[in-house]
Amino acid sequence: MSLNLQEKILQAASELFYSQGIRATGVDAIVKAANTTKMSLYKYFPSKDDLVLAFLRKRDEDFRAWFVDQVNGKADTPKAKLLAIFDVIGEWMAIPEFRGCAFINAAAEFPLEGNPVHQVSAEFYDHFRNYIADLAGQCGSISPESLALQLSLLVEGAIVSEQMKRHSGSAEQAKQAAIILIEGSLGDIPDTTLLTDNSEEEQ
Amino acid sequence: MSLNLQEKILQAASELFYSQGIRATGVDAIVKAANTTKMSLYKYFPSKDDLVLAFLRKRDEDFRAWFVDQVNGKADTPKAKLLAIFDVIGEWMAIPEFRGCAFINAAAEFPLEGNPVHQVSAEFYDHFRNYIADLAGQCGSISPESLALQLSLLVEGAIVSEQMKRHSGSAEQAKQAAIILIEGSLGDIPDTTLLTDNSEEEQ
DNA sequence: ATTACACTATACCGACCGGTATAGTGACAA
DNA sequence: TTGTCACTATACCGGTCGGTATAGTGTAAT
Repeated sequence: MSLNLQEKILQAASELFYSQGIRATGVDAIVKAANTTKMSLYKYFPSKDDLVLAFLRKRDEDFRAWFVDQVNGKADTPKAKLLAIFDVIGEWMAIPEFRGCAFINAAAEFPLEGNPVHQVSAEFYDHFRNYIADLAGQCGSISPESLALQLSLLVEGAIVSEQMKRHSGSAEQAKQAAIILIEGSLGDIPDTTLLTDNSEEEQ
Repeated sequence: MSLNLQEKILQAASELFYSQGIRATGVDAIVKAANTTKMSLYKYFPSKDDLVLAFLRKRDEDFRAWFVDQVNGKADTPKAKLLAIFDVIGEWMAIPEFRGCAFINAAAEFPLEGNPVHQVSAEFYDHFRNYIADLAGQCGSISPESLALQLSLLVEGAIVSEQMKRHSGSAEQAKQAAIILIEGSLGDIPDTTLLTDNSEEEQ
């Protein structure tokens, strides 16, 4: 709660950027929401572009920390965590404030290739995939990187699908697909048997 | 080549909307690109919003027609067509004009839930999934709708992934995942190894 | 008391936004 | 000749955009 002014501005901007869109959010609106003035905003963020990048970089850290926390709260084994990813995504989608993925949205709002926004967004998903690949490696995937990329495609697909049409069950379908891909990548029998087959792995 | 004025305006707007983004494209820029005047534009499209929706609706028809054509040119059997989908997506992503999916981008640019843009975008993917479900049904999928939704998630995921980071092989990975999901959904043996309990294989 | 500094207050800038008003042009039909 | 109609030309509207200039306030250290 002890936010200094810079953090307060960034937080106000972040909420507006995510809920209304970046281009749709004017600097004046941010200033008003943060209860400060333009001069202070431009002291800490020399341009709106800087503020946008700061927003994305903080979102990168915050969202991933939150996400890993959620997954850890739902599952103990690496394999169960891989599946829990889709439960967390599903619950996230269900909250009314859900407006899709901030990074995908940002990349869509600034379509020109090579925009710094794309780079930060790509980095987020690199981190995200690394996290999945770690889990995949821990439970003995044949190709952790392949599995991680495939699962991340399902996640991203589910997010944008849900964004265009709410409550269409994309997270559940993504999970079903993930189950098959995971089992296949572990060299197990797919389908029907489901999880906890190989409780040989510890932790 | 025999474009009337209305079509010419819509085409100019479409190219700008897709390449630069919708919000980033001013009415004046469209007018200039179409070599006409504001008065004519506003005669055919009472507001920019109308023009945006016209753009998306036409894109819906055009893109799907083009896409089905491409797939048919690559494969003959329904099963081969399911896989060819990912080849077409992969080639589309490789062209320099690629800026992601117009519908996903539009939904991201107008984040408020219930925006007409979302509805048109959702309809596009409904059509897209129906097309996949048809193919899935034709080659004997256990659950064509499930498979279609799963494959569409892979496609959407690959598109947004490629948008944020070009040439990262997302289409190829999506195809690898699709192979497993398709084989699984047809009741076949998924990969190089492994048996399957329900030997209900047909076709 | 003086200085330094973080912050506020407010007015302003040129540029652009979506959209409109008014007038005019050229072709074609009655 | 007259009217209609698609289209052009241009000036204009209020509002908002990102960003800046100038002046002032409160506080805490020196």
